[in-house]
Amino acid sequence: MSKPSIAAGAEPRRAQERSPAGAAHRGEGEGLESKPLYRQVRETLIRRMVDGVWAPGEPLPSEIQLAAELGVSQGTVRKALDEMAAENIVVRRQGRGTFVARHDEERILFQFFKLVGDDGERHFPESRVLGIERAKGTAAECGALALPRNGRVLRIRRLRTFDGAPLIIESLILPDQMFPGLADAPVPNNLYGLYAQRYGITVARAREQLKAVGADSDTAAMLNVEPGAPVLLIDRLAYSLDGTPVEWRISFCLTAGFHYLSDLT
Amino acid sequence: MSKPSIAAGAEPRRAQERSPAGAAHRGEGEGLESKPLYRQVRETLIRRMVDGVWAPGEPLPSEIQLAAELGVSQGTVRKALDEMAAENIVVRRQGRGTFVARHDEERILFQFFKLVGDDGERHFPESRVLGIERAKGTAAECGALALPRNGRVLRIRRLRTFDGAPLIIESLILPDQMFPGLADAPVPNNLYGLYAQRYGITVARAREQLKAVGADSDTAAMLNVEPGAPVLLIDRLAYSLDGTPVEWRISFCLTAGFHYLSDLT
DNA sequence: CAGTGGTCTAGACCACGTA
DNA sequence: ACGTGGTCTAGACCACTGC
Repeated sequence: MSKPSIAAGAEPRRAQERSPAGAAHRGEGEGLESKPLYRQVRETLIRRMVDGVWAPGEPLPSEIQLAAELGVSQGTVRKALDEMAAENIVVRRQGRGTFVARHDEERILFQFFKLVGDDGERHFPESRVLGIERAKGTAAECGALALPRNGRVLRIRRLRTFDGAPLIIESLILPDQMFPGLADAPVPNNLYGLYAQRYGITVARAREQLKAVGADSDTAAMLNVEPGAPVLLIDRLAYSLDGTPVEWRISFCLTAGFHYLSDLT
Repeated sequence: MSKPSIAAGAEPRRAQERSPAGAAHRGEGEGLESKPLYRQVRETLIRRMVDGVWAPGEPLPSEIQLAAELGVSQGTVRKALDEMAAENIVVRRQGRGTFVARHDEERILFQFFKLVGDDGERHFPESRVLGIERAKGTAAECGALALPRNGRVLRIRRLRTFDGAPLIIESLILPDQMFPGLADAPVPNNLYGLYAQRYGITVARAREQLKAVGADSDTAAMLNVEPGAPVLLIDRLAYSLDGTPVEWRISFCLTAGFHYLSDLT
């Protein structure tokens, strides 16, 4: 017998009778490759989400069903799902079930949009697309998005306003082949929802780097401030469920009446 | 019998024989006041840390011992400790034990100091205190620190440099009575370590609000830039283990060669 | 070797949501 | 009434640490 594992290739292991003593099947050699069972379960479930087996918003099978299918105990499935809930890739609701997290406006607002009104209110700004182009990526762009040299990218530039006042001017760079046809249809305000619904790509986490810079003349004109006025530069790289970089976003934000909220926990 | 609970007043409940069926002691009425057992355990342990029963860096009793002392199962203690480990209140090390988290430089660097070099290196700047004063707090100060009107505060102003170059100029406001004698001794670079060691106050989390602003003439002079130069304003409120606001800190940071790193997970 | 946390299982009952 | 996740218990074995 080998270390505990879910049968290779994401195939579930049949339950078949197990030795009565809980973990009696464990402990043999198997020199390498042995993550905890609950992590293997987690990765199996994530792989299925990436493969589109369950779409965002849909319920997963119940813990009992998953446990039976994967040949592990309910407790192990539970630990995997609890961890996934902590990562916001799944939502658990007592009495109802476990659901693939959706990129609805509320989630964006709390997980990915950190600009908050000074009164504490969370607002979602309106967006107006200024331009879209497809081109060969620069070295920096291809590097950030893990594309081969000269890989094609999609660039989107848009102005985001709140109550009609300019708030953010931002540039997005995407891997062109990952989002075929995106440039041909209207671009919605909630882009991560579009990535998920139309392309099956789920943004799971992002890394943001912030600087205070002076607005250049272009930026200043778009934001309706004087050149050199202080603006908050946010450089975001967003990653999908499987860790692939999906979007590079550079935003220049006005922070009069708004601030970037960061919880250190 | 009432709902599951640890005997009132943080006193442990003796183990005494329990009905064999695991949860058979649960289920009676008890109209209100019923958090899950593992949260009660968590709060009992936190209260003890606040009371100084275990100092930072010291080991807690083993899960088995805590379970016996509190009259709950090892699994319940484990769930409480796992949650506390996720909150960085406690550090668990296999084979060694569970320890109260310390505010050593490494923890500060990763949990509370988000300014990172553009090369990705995390640096801890040097500090030079410019002034300390005790005074009646302004309305804003007392409000932020949850002090009564006109409560006394301690103000510290310091310049933080990296490799000799000015990086941050910051003002700290503390409740005076919470830190007696702090103004009479040299102020170390790692303040949270001092709060913990000398005053038994553990900073557990903080909330930061960021803006890009133009440096006023004072700030500009201290940071060696021209007035109006863009600087990153960080407004931090730090809370202790029991949720009390402990420190209000306003920092003006240069972000040339450095950036504020925020992980959206 | 003994003691600690880490993983895994099995089974009970509770609380919630839906029908 | 039923099925879901949430809590709690009990007990097994594993992996690591330090004596």
